[in-house]
Amino acid sequence: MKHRATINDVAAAAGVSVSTVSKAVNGRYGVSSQTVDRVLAVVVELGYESSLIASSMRSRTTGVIGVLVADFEPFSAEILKGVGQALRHSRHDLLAYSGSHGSADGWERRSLSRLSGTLIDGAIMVTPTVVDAGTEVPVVAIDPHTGPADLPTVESDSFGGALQATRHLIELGHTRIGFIAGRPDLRSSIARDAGYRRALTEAGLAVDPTLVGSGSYRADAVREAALEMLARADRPSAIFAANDITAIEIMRVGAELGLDVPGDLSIIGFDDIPEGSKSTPALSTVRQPMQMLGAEAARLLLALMQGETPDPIHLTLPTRLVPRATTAPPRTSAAGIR
Amino acid sequence: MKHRATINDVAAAAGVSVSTVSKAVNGRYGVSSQTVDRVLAVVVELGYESSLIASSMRSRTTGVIGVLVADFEPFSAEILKGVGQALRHSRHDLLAYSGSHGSADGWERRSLSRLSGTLIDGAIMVTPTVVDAGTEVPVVAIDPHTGPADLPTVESDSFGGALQATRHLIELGHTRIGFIAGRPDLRSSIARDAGYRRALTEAGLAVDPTLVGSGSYRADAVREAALEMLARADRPSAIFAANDITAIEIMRVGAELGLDVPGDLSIIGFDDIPEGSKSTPALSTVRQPMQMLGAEAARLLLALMQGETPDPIHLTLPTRLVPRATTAPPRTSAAGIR
DNA sequence: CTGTTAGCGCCTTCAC
DNA sequence: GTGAAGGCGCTAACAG
Repeated sequence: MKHRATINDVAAAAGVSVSTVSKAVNGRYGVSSQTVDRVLAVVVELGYESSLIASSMRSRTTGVIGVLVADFEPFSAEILKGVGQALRHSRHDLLAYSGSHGSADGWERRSLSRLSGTLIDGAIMVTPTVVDAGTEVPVVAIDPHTGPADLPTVESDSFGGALQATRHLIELGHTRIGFIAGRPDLRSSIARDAGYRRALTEAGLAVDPTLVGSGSYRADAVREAALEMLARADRPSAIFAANDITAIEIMRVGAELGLDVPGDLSIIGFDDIPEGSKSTPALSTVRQPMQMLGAEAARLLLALMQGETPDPIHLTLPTRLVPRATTAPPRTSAAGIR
Repeated sequence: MKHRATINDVAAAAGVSVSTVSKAVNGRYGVSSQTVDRVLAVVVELGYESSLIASSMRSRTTGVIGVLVADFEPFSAEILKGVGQALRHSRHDLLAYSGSHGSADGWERRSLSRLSGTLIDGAIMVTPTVVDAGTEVPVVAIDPHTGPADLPTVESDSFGGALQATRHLIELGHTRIGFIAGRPDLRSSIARDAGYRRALTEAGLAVDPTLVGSGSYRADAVREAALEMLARADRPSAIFAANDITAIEIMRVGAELGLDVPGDLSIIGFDDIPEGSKSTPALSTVRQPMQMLGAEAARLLLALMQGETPDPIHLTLPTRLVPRATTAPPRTSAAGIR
């Protein structure tokens, strides 16, 4: 493990001062071209690269955009692809950071604090909950929390998507339709809940509170809620899950209970993550344009960073029903309605 | 944009010196518990978080693991998921960095130099080409370049996979089988080329050099090679592409040329990225366990960082044929052979 | 044109 | 138990 060359090493080897090296490397004026040449030759020879950290401490601008996530799971990975695509030709480096491991929640503020003001010039936060606007750098939130929408946001039409999903089940003939909710602090989760209820209501179906479980997008909570719901004699014949991860976990629980999907139980998710289309049977879902969420967030952020104030500061992208193999008419068609 | 609280703000507000704050925050000995309490109260009140950057400059260890990629495309995104999974319970933060935008190539060394020794305690590099071992932090390479295998690597069985892919085409009855190669500097690309040739040879088919194009995993190069190959009168009836991105681009070219896939042209890729199974028709491919590559790399790196010297320092993971809808027997079965 | 002098925010001796 | 001083690698004023 050899020590990497610092600006001091270069300066010493080239026989100049560190500030001269700094100027030469960064193409500042006020250095003779022959000095520049000599310095750059040494730079190549020593394999010197300026430390991102050290320079960011002084210069207040780094050309790096940060994407802050709780975790690298399928949803945030798709977002990341979209951001990467949008930034590919923008001479900005991209830094994705996941620092959830500290405290249970509040990762957003923590990560942002630790990186902002120094390392990154702007940030995109994925499913953040507690973020007070008024940080040092511009921030755009994707699929944000409930509460005052102080900062620019990009999300998809969760209400409309939930409506489509639930209507799809109703049209198949289901009347006992369960819902396993997501993180109650996310605006999108609440909208999906609302869409579910609206669809039932408009079809003249009552909302049975015992058919609504809370999953919080966490496997253990989902499992518990699903078990409770499916072990009952009057179990639902279909479940709408607040996202695909949740849906896949429910499929697992259903299998353990010996239920046939979609024969005994229809399941529909939300997101359309890659993992869903590869499950067996392939998961029916509502597609939200995740990569586009990322790309739009990047565009917004770029504008913000250039001091512009983009006009629509809250973007909502459309969702689309993607029926696959986990939804079907209920087997014992006591359906009746419609 | 309010300025975030620094250690100085905390010190001033608590009426102590910065060094006391540092000790209190980091749980060092030599501070009275009541002072600690007071300091921590101020920390909470001000929402102070130590700057990752500043502390990393002094402390030489940050608890952050870096994943260095050229770009956030499907392959590296899958890797990232795997790394994230492996690190989920390891109290390490994860930082993914893409800094390709500077110079054409050599991003690996540049990114590593800029981050290592300060920001990250260890690095996983995805498809790196030029990396001299002997950096400041432990490094593991995924799908590495050709040349001396100085550093620990994780890759999948490209030769075997290519063999399976090409045999699959041969078994379907194809005899004119093209190949569009990947980045010639990657060991995996060369192995796929070799597997292709071996499969042809063992089936008694000659390798026609005009049926081998170079794509370098770049859309424009792939397009050019595919156009040239497919515009000919004696065009191949099947093409094996060195990865799925390449295969998808070939599908596009085929469509433009009015070729029916798989009727006029069978195509098989390599990787099994999510995008492949969603194409129309669904892409036949060879699956490599991308998430597992990431997870294994993380495990290796963790061991390295703890000073251990893991025994198998080069891992090769198995691949598996996934025939889907883009491969079929040739229409005008002039096949004959076998 | 080039070198010197200050820090950026933090952590670590080393005195008090 | 606490504070002052020094320095990590770099850049941005200033001098020379």
